Amino acid sequence: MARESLSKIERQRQLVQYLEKDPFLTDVDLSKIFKVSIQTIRLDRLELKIPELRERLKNVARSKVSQLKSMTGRELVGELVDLKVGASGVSILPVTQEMTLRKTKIVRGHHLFAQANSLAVAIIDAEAVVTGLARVSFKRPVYCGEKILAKAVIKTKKGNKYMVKVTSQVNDEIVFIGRFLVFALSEEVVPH
Amino acid sequence: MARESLSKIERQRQLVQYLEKDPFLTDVDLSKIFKVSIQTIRLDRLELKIPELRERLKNVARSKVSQLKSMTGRELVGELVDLKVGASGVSILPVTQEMTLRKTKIVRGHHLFAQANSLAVAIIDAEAVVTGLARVSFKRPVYCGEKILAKAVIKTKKGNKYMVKVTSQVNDEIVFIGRFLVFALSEEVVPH
DNA sequence: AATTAATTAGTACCAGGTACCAAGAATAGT
DNA sequence: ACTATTCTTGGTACCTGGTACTAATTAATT
Repeated sequence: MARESLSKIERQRQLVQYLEKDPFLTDVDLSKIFKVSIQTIRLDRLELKIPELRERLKNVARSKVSQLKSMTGRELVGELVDLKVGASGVSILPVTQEMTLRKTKIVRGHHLFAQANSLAVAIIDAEAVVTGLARVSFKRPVYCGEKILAKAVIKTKKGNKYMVKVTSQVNDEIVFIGRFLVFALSEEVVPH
Repeated sequence: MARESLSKIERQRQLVQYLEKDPFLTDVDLSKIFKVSIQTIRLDRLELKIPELRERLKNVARSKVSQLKSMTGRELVGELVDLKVGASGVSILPVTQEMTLRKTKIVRGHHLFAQANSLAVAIIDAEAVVTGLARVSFKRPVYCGEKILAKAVIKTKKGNKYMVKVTSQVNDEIVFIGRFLVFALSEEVVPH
């Protein structure tokens, strides 16, 4: 809380950080944090083009909903661009900052896995599908701003078991290869 | 938009539905939709215990933020409960509804993967770590409400390569086993 | 017709702002 | 040291989207 009088630029720099990690802060909160008047905070926001609390909350509410879709969405991680049910599928996942490690800017592996896994599951022509085994290989790091194109193909089918191979690339460069053994569940595998 | 004068209960029933699919509606919006006065809408919300717009937005924003944290959080997926850097680690991930497939209530595989992978990376004593290869096996479905306990152990180390084995269980029952080959990155693998 | 329920109108008040103006304090330029 | 400029603060009027309350009006019931 305590803070010796900062320069304007330093205060504004910190203000951005504060709001990034907590967009719920009001101008009053901020004025207390930085020990300046409300007007100063408002001038800062004006200069930095940071919208007011309510606008921020609207944005958070809206954007997080869409981000959620990309990660934990009910259906697919990424956007489906092609699908031949029972055969193959293609999805695209644009890399946002939230997916990367702060230090290295490298996409965390589980995002690639999630895109591939959900695509592998999506191309199976069955009501419910789960993954049993997977062997995945991360060929090169993927960075913020890149778009990951994942292609999935069913390689073999034995009963309710499918082998799906997923290849993900960025600009024709392979970044990820995964082989997923997935199972189509029989009707009644009901939760306990 | 147009709507013949509804009974109170019917209006309130529909009001709930409207707000469920669009929490961004103001009382004014609603009063226009139902062609009643603002006061009526407010009485309705009062009776139905529906909070005002701003509260609703706060709730949406907060819940989405926390959901995001569980999946795309900067650090670990799950909560770290034990860590011996360079040796082993344990994390717990409570399963929420968002992680499950709607139909089957089974946790989507990439959440287990994410927990395990991020834990495998976390126990390595290095600034930046990436996953190169992984072999994972999903032993049994995990359901909403369960808590996944993941244990990671470094099995071997060769130069900057580590083999990490992660075992995840729910109530002493193994649900997931993964072997991760991870790399500690040399200082300067800077993004382009 | 009288009673009750539902609706509407109106007022005072609040948080968290925008937009603007003017005055004072701090800093830099010369 | 004095001035010019930038920064900061104070104050006002106004806005949205409400709460909380009172009173009047309208509709439905018995």
